[in-house]
Amino acid sequence: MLDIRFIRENKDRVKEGVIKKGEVPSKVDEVVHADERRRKLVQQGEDLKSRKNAVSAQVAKMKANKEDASAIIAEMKVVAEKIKVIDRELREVEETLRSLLLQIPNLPHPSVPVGKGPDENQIISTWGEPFLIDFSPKPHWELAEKLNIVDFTRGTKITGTGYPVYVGKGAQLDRALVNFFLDEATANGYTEVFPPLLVNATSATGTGQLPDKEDQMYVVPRDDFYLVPTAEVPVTNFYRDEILAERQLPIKFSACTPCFRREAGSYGKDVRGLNRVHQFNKVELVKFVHPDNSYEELESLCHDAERVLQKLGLQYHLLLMCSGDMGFTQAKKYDLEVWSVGQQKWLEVSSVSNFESYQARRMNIRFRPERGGKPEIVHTLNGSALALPRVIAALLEHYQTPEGKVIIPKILHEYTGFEVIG
RNA sequence: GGAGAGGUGGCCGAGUGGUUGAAGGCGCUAGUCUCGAAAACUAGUAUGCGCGCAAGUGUAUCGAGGGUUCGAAUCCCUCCCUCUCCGCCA
Repeated sequence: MLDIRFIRENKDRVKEGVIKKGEVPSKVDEVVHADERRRKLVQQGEDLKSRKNAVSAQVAKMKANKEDASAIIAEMKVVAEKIKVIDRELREVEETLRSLLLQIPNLPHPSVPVGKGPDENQIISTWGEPFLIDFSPKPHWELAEKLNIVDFTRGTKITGTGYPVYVGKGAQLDRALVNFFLDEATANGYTEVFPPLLVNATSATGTGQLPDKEDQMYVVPRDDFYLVPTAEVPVTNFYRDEILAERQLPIKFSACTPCFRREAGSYGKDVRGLNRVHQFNKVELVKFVHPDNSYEELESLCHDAERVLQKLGLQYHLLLMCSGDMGFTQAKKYDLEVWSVGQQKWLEVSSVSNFESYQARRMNIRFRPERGGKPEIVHTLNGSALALPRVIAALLEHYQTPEGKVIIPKILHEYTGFEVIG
């Protein structure tokens, strides 16, 4: 969420940003109004409390001197009642204010193109050699089925649609890629963590999944937990309610977890094969950084994600998301899309974002400036490096042979232990 | 899951209704001393919110939320968490 003082002092700028995000600006006025009411109540309540405290001290003194204090005690009874009423009202206003603040999106960074939808995203760069073999490449689901490395049918039997079973070299390939990605992250200075796969509501709210994307998460109602839709949630919450030392920054974490997504509302061609599944492995990179250089950290995070695609030799392009297509909590976001030669389309395999202080303020993650002074909110960033199923899809398609085999790229040999599938 | 104990500042730990935001110790920071360091001594050392240009000031916070009271770290209720023993278990 945004800083209430910032909103108070930059109402028009905030509204402008909200509009760019494609959200309704009227909430901003509601926030400002609720904030005014809150401050008035705080003032009233504290004036009364101040008096109460002074008189209570007086009562203590009088009792110590064995004087009669019943008169002022009676008077304070009324004051105490007033305080209770004001506090109750204040609590209501604060609740309203918080819920309104949660409904104000993060503002887009000035470098973000203004736009409404995917068509207005900018292609920043394209990398890689096109597929140059003289036969028509098959989509990954045909290859996978024929090679017997992903069993979609049995996955549906075991759980439901969108839960493929990786089998044999398919399972080994997934594991090899995970290890490769994690090793790359470690080499780039990230500390590997393995977090819980279920989180509580506070954590889910901290990163912005709640209340915004509740429908996308699997819920465990009996224990009031949520299955993680991405490692971002547990990993970013690692430092919730903590004050870090400035010299600790930047802190860089990597984590591989299964990601559970209900994908409510998805249908049709998009969900074919490994394009969109309910459970998948993903290596996520998370950074806690100094506000002064979060945009440099965003670029380097993006390069960290790109590098693994390059090492795999897969064709991809880098998109800068426009204001209307980047999501509620981000200030700036890049997507990496890999080319699926069997489907002749781009598949999103990574999304790299700077949240500035938006998540960190919700989570109350701060650092103590070396020079002294008040703790400041850190900036948080994250990016996938990478999401497995679509990488596997693109890889199978890109490295297929006319006979329907798949040649494993060299860099993975030490991880897979085999060089060809089929 | 059953029985019991307990949750106080960065850490340890005192405190069972009245100048207790909180003794004492450790740690940390600065100063004195020293060629330098250690030791010793001195001082400082939480966070949020409101008001204020600021200095500052008011208020809140002793796991969380309610309640009793003129007044709560201290009493009552609910919840959460930790520890010990038993049970179950990868």
